This record gives sequence, C-alpha cells and structure tokens, in this order.
Amino acid sequence: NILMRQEKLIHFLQSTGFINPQKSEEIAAYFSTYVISRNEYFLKEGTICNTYLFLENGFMRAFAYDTAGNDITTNFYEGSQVVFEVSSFFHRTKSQENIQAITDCEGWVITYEELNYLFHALPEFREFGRHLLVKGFALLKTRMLSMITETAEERYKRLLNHNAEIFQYAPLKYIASYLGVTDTSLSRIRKEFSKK
Amino acid sequence: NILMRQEKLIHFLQSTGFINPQKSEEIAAYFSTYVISRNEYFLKEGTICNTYLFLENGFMRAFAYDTAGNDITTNFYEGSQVVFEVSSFFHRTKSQENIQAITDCEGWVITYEELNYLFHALPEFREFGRHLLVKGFALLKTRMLSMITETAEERYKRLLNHNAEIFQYAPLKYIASYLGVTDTSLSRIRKEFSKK
DNA sequence: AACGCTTCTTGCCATTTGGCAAGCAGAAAA
DNA sequence: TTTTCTGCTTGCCAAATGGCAAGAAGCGTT
Repeated sequence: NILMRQEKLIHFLQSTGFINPQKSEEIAAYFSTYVISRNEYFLKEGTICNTYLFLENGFMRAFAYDTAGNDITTNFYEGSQVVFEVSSFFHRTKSQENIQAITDCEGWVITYEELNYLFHALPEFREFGRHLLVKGFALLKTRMLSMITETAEERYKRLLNHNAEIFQYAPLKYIASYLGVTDTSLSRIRKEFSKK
Repeated sequence: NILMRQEKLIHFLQSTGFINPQKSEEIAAYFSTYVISRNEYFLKEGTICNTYLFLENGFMRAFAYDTAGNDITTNFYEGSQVVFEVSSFFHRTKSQENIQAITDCEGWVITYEELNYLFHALPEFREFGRHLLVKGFALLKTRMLSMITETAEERYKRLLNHNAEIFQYAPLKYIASYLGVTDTSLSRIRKEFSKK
C-alpha cells in the first residue's frame, strides 16, 4: 500500500504546522517514488534541476568545482530533508552544482510543473515551501558566520554535533571541503581532537 | 507628486519580468516613504523584522556579534535592493542580526501584513518575491564557495569589482569582517594589491 | 586652534592552514 | 589470491593570516 509508505513524507509535510493531516495526504499523493544508488547523480551541472526530492532514507551531497578543478562539497543531505538546487529549480537555469548519492537512497519526487501547480492551488503548501526556503537560507547564513568567526576545529565539532551520521558515510575529503579545509588539515584536526 | 518619486521602485518591481507596468504602480502605491540617517538602525537584534524596505539611495550593512563579541558584517546593501532579515521577517522570530545605515538613506517600505496581503492577492508579486529570495540565496551560496576556495586577496578583488562603491562609505573593519579577515590583514592585502 | 576619537598602517612574532610526498591499511577488482 | 585503487595519516616546510601595540593621519567638536 503506497499511502502507508508515505508516512515520513506526510509527517514532513505536517511538520511546519501549515498543512493539516488531510491536506498532507492529498499533497503526498502527487509524489512518485524515487530510488538512486550510491555514487549516482541526482543532478548534473549544466542541466536544469527539474525534480524536487523528499529524501526518505540515505545520504547525498552537493558539490561544485572551483577554478583549479577541485571538487568542493557545498552541502550534505540526510533523511527527511528536501533535496534540489534552489536557483536552478526556481529560475529554470543550468545548475552549477552536482548532487550525488553517497549511499543508496529512497525518496519521493515531484516535478517543477507539479510543484508550481500545487503552490498556486494550495496556499498552505506555498507557505510550507517558503518556510523551507527561508530555513535553508538561515542555515546557510549561520554556516557563513561560522566560516568567518570559527576555526576549522570548531567547525568540525559543530558538524560532529549536528550531523554526526555524515561521518559514517562520507569520505574525509568530502567533509574537509565542506568545512573549508584540506583533507590533510582535517586529518590533523581530527587527531588533535581525539587526544582530548 | 508621489508617483513621480516612486520611479525607481516601480522600475525595480518590473525588473524581473513578472510584473507589468500597471501592476507595478498599483503595488508601489502600498509602499510608504522611509528615511534613515547615517549610523541609525533599521533593525536591532532581539526584535522581529517587520519592515520590508526597498532602498532607493544610500548604503546599509547587516552585522552580528560572534561569541567573542566581535562585530561581523554579514551583508552590505546599496540602492535598488531590498533590505530585510529574511528569517526574522518570514518566520516572525527575533532577529540575530542588526541592520544599520552607513550613509543617510531613503527608500520605500511595507509591513509584513501588507506584504503578505499582496502575496496572497497578486500571484505575480508572489513570484517576484520568490525570485528575490532565490536570488539572495544563490548569491550567498556563491559567497560561501568564494570563502572556501579563494584567498582573502581574491575575495577582496571580487568585492572591489562588484561593489566598489562600498569602499567609499564603509570603514575598513566593516569590509574586513565581511571578507572573513581582520582589519590588519585587509590593510596588508590592500597594500600588496596597490603595488601591482 | 586644540583636543579627543576613530581609522588605518606597520613591525614583530605566533598560530593556523596548505602543499607535497611517502607510507600504510583496507576495500574492491582481477 | 594477488593486484590495484582509494582513503587516511604523517613529516617537513612554506604561505597565509592573526594578535598586539605603537604611531600616523584624518575628522568632528568645542
């Protein structure tokens, strides 16, 4: 039974308080199942992000290449989060980022057209969408401030406290570039940290 | 004549292509004039941001305090931009940031209630609002990537190219914390840069 | 004009982080 | 099983950035 399996999605839709249980099920019905294997791409740079994914299980990461060709992790995603490239999705422009599964993943998706239809038809879903967007914005601002005011070790601790599970699945180099240090430095930071 | 003086606002409303000239004037009519003198606060931390400001002339900056009590500039604003703290405004929560005029400023404002009314009543204004939000998000992502991949000197050059006017009005220390360096270092970077 | 205040620069040295390369261990592939 | 590849660590040294304090320069106020 499909509805049964949408439990997490329905719960997520209700989580902000904008959408009541009945509407949640209604909205969830628009979503299709989505699975992706480890190392496969959800989004490739140069393409337009057309899929709005609710990630139910698994881990993913977004990354971009800097001018020297280094792979920089820009974000990590874990279960019960939405995954999409905001700018490409809403502005219908080519993405500058890649999004890749770092474990096998399962989730639920709708297309841009479907989402837009729902936004126009359901004010509460619109509010919900804006809430997520604003929350993501605020999170990024916090991370920016952390990048300016904290040392690499403090940022490491912060990630360890808030997203400990990432460390079980992502190789060190992915985490290092996310924290804004080299993998060499992160290895040393981790060594220092383990002494304490 | 008020309408005359709203030229910049009306032009701004049309700039994304979502709002036609007639609707622009209609929407602009909801805005009230706003003036603020140098060093005065548009928003103080601990209060809820209730004002959506279109800045017509002047320069402002947002800043927060880190755990050591240092004042960190999180953003600069110049004419023909909107100024508000996204998270506080939309989530109705206390702001963790301050926003301050760094020159005398003039602009146009609406309240949260007015903006919300317009969002619900006018789909095109809603689109416009989302467009700005997404654009701000994308800009912050770019800045984050720049913070990770570029040296302080490169970030300095980038700011100089994109927001040269800021340098005429903001003291060095404001710019330094925005770039993620100390004012001492920025002074040296600037010295090195001027040699070339 | 004189004073106080802020801003900016600079010297000295410490700390943080990076770059490179070697080595090791474990996992995946053959 | 053997081979190959990837991920992680570590030593050595360089580069970037910070912390502190002194001094110079500019600005506004009285």
